[in-house]
Amino acid sequence: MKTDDMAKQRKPGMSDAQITEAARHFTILSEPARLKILRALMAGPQTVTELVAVTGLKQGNVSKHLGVLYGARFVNREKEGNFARYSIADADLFTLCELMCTRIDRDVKNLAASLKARR
Amino acid sequence: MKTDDMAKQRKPGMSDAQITEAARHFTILSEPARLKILRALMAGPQTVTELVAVTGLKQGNVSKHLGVLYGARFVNREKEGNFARYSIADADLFTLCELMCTRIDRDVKNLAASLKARR
DNA sequence: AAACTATATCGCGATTTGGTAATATGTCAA
DNA sequence: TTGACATATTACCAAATCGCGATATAGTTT
Repeated sequence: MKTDDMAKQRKPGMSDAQITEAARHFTILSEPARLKILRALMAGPQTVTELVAVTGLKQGNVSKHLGVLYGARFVNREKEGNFARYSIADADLFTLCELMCTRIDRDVKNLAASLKARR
Repeated sequence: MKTDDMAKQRKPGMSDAQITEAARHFTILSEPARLKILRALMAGPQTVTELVAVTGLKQGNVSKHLGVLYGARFVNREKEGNFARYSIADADLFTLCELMCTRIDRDVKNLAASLKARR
């Protein structure tokens, strides 16, 4: 098959399987509680107890959320004696969150501007 | 206040309000059906009927999802007579999805590699 | 006006998931 | 071993939401 033929019938960038996986991962970032945990971890590695103190969430809750985050490799787990120290797994998380936040900020500004122009 | 003092007690990058909003927006990207619609739109603007044909979803369903996407300004709406033509609102969507997909691919490779090394 | 088409919305059943309390597992220290 | 502590797991309830069918709204055509 020639390259321009490929360009014409070029398949969508994501397969159905990739879409399913992407959706699953976005789901994990769709919980305020988990984002709060991630925000705390962005200041550096933390134990569960520390995260409970910082976030105000209950222990079982934090543990469950960390399990979810760990299952998707968003965080690393490091057992130290009696404790478990969690940390952000990769820098993509920062990028994802920053991108989403700047998007939101931009929309807010656009909305405010259009409201102002409408009078 | 000096800059290094600011570094020490530097506040988390996202406020609670920003976290809530970010979570809400991630939620919108957490549905396979919505991602399928977005994937279709990445090939160019489409009417609801066209999206129904491409995605295989029911009309009411597509309309509802488009409403959600439009509410978060992920897509634009353009009424043309009897039709409504939707389009991707900004390029950040591509970046977000690509970033997530490359993250997933990388994890899969890492997992495969560690499995291989473990025998 | 009536019929047709495209899109949006409503109500419902079913599934999923977060928070909580209680409990289990595992580790260290005396 | 026993007790104390950190973490993980379980069972349960409540809230959110997806898909579906039916219907409502709005624009176009005859």
